[in-house]
Amino acid sequence: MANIQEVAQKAGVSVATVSRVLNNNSTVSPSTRLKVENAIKELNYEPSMLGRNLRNSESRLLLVLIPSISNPFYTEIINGIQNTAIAHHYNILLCETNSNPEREDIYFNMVKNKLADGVISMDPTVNMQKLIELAENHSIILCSEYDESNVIPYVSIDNELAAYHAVKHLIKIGNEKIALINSDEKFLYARQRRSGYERALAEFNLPLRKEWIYNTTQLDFQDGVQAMRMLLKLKEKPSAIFAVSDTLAIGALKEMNASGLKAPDDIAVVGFDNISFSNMTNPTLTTVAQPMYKMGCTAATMLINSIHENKVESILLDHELIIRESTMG
Amino acid sequence: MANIQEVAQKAGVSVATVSRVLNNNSTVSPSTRLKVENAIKELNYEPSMLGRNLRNSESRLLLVLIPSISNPFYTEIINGIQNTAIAHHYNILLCETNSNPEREDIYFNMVKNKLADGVISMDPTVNMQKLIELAENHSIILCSEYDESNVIPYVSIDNELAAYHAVKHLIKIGNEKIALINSDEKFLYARQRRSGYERALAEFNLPLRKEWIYNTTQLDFQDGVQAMRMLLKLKEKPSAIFAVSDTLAIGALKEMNASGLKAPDDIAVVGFDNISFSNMTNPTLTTVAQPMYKMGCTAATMLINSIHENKVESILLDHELIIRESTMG
DNA sequence: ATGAAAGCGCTAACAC
DNA sequence: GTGTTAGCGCTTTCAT
Repeated sequence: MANIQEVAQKAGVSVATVSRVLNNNSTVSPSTRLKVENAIKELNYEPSMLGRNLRNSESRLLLVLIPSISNPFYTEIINGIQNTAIAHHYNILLCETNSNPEREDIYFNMVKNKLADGVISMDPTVNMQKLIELAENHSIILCSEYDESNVIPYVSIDNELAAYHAVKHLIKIGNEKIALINSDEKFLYARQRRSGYERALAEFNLPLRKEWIYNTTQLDFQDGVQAMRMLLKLKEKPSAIFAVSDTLAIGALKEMNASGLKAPDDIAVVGFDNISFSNMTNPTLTTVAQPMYKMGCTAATMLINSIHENKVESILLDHELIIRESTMG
Repeated sequence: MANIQEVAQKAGVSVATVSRVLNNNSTVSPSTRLKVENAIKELNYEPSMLGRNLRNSESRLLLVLIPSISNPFYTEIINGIQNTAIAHHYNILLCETNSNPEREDIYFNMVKNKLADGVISMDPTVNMQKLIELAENHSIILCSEYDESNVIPYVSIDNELAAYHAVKHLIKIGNEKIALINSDEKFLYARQRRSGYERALAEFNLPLRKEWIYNTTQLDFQDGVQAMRMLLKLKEKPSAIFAVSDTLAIGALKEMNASGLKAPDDIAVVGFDNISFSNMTNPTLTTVAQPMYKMGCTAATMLINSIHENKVESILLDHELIIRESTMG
């Protein structure tokens, strides 16, 4: 592989001029430009990002932290991040933590080591303490899950309101016994969604029963299956279920099916996230859609702004309730 | 951020010694090592990968090309690649081409620009011509989809045999009218799976009927819905379906459901890939499992070997037929 | 409009 | 066991 020296030599100019042509910023005479361009072609020259990055003291890589790539919730967000990044000549390093702190350390080091110019964290299990520390010297944006202290800028939705809307919908179609399949309430979004659930119940003077709230450890299908299994064992069964993720809701539907129960006749079900599979279940799943693509774009834009030393403000985007068969009599 | 110079100064040694401590390769006296380590801690020093990478003329980044991150088929493969990469101190750049040639060019340039040390391509739509050209000067491994010329090393499964097994299973449980929902046959795997389908039919003297072969353009759920819709319009309907991907099979199940048909009683269905959803459908889906995680690990190992200038040989891994409700009377 | 030269942070060959 | 130094490939300031 040829380097800039050889191109300069072949073109009969200095390396500075070649660099100018490459970055077409400064004024280079048309004839000189032509000579250089020809030399580049002849030598099949490609500028090395290694040299350029060292010189510019940047990697043009954005680190994206997700707990697990297999959670379809993240795919559209990542699309948004990726497209925005590329439009600004950045690329993304997709990093799965698997909620493993060691992995996290490796990734944090990549930022300290200048291998990444900034971080978008979507990992609810992230060590917020360490992240805030990192944020002192580096650009970081939180996406979806955030920290209430607002030390680190975030983009998210109003989880409390979204949950309130979902539960209100279940009430409006005639349900009074509404269960909540929530994830671990160490997560902010889980606490917020529970709070929205409680507000809706309170508003309609419906009972809030402990045994109708089930907390899962993970968000896998199997956790939804397990949750529903427990709920169906209760003496007084709920007539509707609000699950805080589609994966949980789909698992719940699966278990209902196994027990010969139909949604919505026996139990109505609402999920959260509008993953693509939620439209393929039987019945199709009513769910709360987050503007995932837009969320990704916004997070990336915020991060790039932050890297370029601009101030960025946290943003809450709008959600939307998508009504499908699982709540349509 | 401190650099290696400042550490050397603070520790009262040369930069070379600091470098030796960092890479703990050469012999450094314990006392000197201690001085350096203390200086590193005091200054909160982190070595810059930018300098190291330029010096070593490597990026320690592996480029992974996939058509779309939203296809769950790739998630486990990526896991395998990622884990293997990290174990060898590499990281991966996950690149979605969306089957967009422009995107592809950007990514190919990243390799030419030394921003990535090698490529694992899982994109069936990749421009093989360009890829082979790139392979002249760079390390490239094909994963899943490959090129028969064997110019570029690959890891895959025996698609013809896998399809043969799937169709033979349908025949064994009593089906004689077996349809194929295939993807575009410009893809090698599609041609190979069709060939396995035909071999099984031929072996049992079953008719090969053109109208029972439907080719989709994509692999989305919706394509499976569409395919099934067409097959159900036929005068002579098939009694079983082999779909070359789970996403297609799930779409087909969905359409059957909409038409009041049950699997396997009305029509038996076999998919391909064993994505996690395939166990959540109703009925659960019989499918051909590829060793996805292992495939990813193998691809990454091959690529890293290739980067280190070792010879690598193409590999075919074993598949497995997973029988579930959609073919169990 | 162009060139000479410094330097980004690191590693390794060579000298002692 | 440790230091000196060249150089990886590039950009940019300062001359001219």
